Amino acid sequence: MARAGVTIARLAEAAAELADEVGLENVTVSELARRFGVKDASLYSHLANAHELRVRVAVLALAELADRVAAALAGRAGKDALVAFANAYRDYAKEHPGRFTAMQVELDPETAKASAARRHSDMTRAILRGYSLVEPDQTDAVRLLGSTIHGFVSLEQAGGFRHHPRGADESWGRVLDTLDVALRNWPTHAADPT
Amino acid sequence: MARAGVTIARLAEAAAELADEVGLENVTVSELARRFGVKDASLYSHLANAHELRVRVAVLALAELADRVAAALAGRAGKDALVAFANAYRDYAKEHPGRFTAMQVELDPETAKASAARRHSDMTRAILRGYSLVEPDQTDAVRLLGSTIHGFVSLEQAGGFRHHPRGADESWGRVLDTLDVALRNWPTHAADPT
DNA sequence: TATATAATCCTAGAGGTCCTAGGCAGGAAG
DNA sequence: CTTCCTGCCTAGGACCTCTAGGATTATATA
Repeated sequence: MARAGVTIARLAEAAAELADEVGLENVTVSELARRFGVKDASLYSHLANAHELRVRVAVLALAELADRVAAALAGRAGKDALVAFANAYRDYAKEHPGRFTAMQVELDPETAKASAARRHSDMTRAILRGYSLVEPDQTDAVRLLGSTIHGFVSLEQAGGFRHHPRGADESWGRVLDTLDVALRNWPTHAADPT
Repeated sequence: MARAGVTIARLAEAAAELADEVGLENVTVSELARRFGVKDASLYSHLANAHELRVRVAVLALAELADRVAAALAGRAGKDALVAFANAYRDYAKEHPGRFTAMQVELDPETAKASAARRHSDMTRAILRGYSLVEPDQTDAVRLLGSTIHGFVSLEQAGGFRHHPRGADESWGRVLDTLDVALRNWPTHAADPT
């Protein structure tokens, strides 16, 4: 009997595709085994448990997205870079909804460190080079960007913007404009005009 | 045999508590039946399926949070209202992590309409009365606020801000300052300064 | 080449969850 | 008192997770 050639990498890839098709919560070890033409128990020599599957998808997605963002950012600066960054993020979520939801699973410290999470924050910081911000404002700005972009895409994917005439695309453009303005006029000292 | 007194409302409440204790993904019909001293099959006269449980928790959480936000907003305006609103949201997520994740499940249109989702967007709009914005800018601003606040809280809960010296509270304050400034200087026409 | 080692896959099975079908009993309405 | 409805039951099928131990295949070493 020829071997099926199951690898942890191919397993993660297949799990990611399955997640995009049927949603992350329906990604199951059994179904994956079925797709590899193998018994479910066989996969436990590659995996510790079903949860690891989700973690692998998360790590995979983080790395894929980091690559895309890096490509989108190449040769751009300022608002141009900001928009390219944000669109890379949003487009990825639209193409790969399962992978995107996987990215939100909590990673244990070691896995997080080994993941592309650091690349993400580094690239976000790189965008801020177009705006003059020093620590700790830079970190705060990184968090603002991450929060707003992630939040918008999350809410959009959850259907939060669907039942309203105003299109999500228009709002998205406006949100990015606003972020750009906010970064250029960063409140250096506490905002306290009457 | 005395009846257990299971109600859909008590069921939703218990599910919400369970979600906060063990995470939404571990909320199970069987465990809930156990807590009510009843067989799991008995609950299916109250529920259509396990998914309905999560939907019920989401609706419950939406309503609870709307009440809190309404209370927080009473008698406040401008930045004061903005901060109260945002803190109500963040505090709720900290107290009730399971309920908070439940709020992100996709609701079908009818359920969504019957939920407190509308109250949420109305209250967000109310905040904007302190800033002078007209449609469609108002909708865009509502979405900006929702996205940033939701995104920040999501990332914080997922542990995104944990392994960095800068405290999340400080960043949170700065993010709210920035939102306030952004709303006051809303880019009415496309931002295009060289 | 022969053999040891390790990796891949198997069967068997325990235990958990979801959900359907059909039955019984206790309270309410006639 | 009878009838009906409702809340709960038992029984059971289908699926999933994961463990234990055995068999087979590939690889490294003598």
